[in-house]
Amino acid sequence: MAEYNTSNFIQEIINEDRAAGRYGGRVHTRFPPEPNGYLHIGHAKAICLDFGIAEANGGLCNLRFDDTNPTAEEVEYVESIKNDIRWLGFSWDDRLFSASEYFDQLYEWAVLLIKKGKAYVDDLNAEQVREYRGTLTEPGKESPYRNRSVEENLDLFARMKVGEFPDGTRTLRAKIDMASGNINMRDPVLYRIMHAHHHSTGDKWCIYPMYDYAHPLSDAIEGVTHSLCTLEFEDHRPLYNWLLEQLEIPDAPKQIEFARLNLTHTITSKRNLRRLVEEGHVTGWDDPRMPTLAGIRRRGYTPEAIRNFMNDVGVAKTNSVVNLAQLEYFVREDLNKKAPRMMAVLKPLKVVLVNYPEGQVEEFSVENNPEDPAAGSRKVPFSRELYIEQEDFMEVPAPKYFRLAPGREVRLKGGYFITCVDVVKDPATGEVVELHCTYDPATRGGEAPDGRKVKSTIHWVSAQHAADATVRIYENLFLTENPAEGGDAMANLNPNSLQVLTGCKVEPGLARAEVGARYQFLRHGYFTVDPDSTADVLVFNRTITLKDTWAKVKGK
RNA sequence: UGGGGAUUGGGGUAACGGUAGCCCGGCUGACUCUGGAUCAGCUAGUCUAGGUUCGAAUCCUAGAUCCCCAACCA
Repeated sequence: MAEYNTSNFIQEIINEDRAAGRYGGRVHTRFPPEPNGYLHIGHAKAICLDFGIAEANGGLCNLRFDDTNPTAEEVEYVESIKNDIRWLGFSWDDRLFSASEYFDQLYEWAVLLIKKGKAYVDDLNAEQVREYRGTLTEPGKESPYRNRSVEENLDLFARMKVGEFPDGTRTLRAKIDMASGNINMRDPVLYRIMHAHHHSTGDKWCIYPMYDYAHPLSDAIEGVTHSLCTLEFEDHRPLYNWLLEQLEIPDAPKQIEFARLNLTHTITSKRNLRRLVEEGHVTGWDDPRMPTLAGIRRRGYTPEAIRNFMNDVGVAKTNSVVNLAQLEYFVREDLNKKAPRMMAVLKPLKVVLVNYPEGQVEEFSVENNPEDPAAGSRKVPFSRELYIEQEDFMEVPAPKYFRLAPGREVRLKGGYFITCVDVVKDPATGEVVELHCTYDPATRGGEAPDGRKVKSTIHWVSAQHAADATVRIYENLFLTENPAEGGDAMANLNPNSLQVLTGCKVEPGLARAEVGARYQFLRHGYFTVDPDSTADVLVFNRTITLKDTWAKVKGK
């Protein structure tokens, strides 16, 4: 895997910090997901950045669950997140943390802020707080509770903690500036009352810190030096810094913002992804049509491909939308190197070699990957009755169609030259149901001693040896050029995003394929063994690309 | 009384006062025991207007356009 691409503005900041001797030369980052959903391709950018930049600088990266809102968070999500990060190939070693571990410390610091006159308990309700906050162009006004005494604030805050007040009746607010042009500085809420069960602290707390309060302080506790987040938090940086200043944190961490990843044809808002799951448009968060890491993993994407892609896309502060084709390029690049070639007939047409001895079986040696000699070769059984692809035969060949047709000779991959001598049709429907062909014993292995050439090579499987398979072809869930985020995203759902082919015939060697193994089925593309496979029938997921999708849209 | 960011070919990203480069895409060819593979080539760009300078994507001035912010979400 390529080294992390460090030609970006974040690395420059780190270089400056080191040159100035800040943080004692340390680089410490963190990936801070909220466990309220599955990780998607957009998160992969942050993960690659957080872990990658730490690694590239000899530093460390923590995994920290930002679990300050118990109503949204679940254990299922923390497990999936850990799993996905590991799958991408990153390790937090023993540095697995949660903001909830710091609740005691955070509370102590809040008390300290109150004592310093920098925070107060406000009795305004949510609606009133909003009214008092002002608007984008008008200043806010101060809460009537803003100038309570330190003693009263201390007393009220302690009683909030103990559970004396119902949800929503009071908050702890920072005392900053209700007239600030930056709305985040208009006395932001630090703590709210929530009588809710937390997946990790249980019922110990009924007040929970807000992100804006917990995040900078969690960074500080962990000794984070560079706290990377997305652009929409730029406005929060003054607050981030304000808190660290008030609490006189030495070597305060530094928040740095970058542009999140947007991909064409791809929904990356958790809200919409959740809708897809909850409304039953997909089978779950790991449905291969989903842009979740669990989904694309099942679809056959590799972690290396994703990391290479992230490296190539780079990181900047410009809002951008990357073409899905660019991701797919890296998937193909990686799979071409790694996926063994196998023969699989998706829509079988039986072929009988009329001059091949009945009952005879021989084996051909076929290379596993022409791009990787180290992948070796395998033995493929051959016999009198075979299956070929229906589309590899045309009774009346079109111009520039070089595959099998009556009277025409082609090569069976790795095997013999065969010539079609007869076409058997279903008398009722006229449909071609079987071909009779002759083979040339002299062409064993695929070369003719007399040097004659053949225009085309096709794949095949021996009928008596083939394994049965089902193939699922997944397309993108969205077909529009740039599906809009929000409600109308659902209007762009592609109802034909899953096609199921049964009765496929695959090489017998595939019967022992492991779940998750990836193959290239020659002309058909890339396939991954799905967990739904049984002993009798293999299930493959196809990694389909935009070219297939657009070809289909155009009716080709 | 608004505040914070951004702007380089079709898309993404480098160059930080000194030859505008790389990747994806698209187009042309070549080749192959199946290519959507591989190889070679081509394509096309500094938001605008002024200014500083021998020299500007880069510095200055003034505009334009786009994104984010008014949850007791993160």
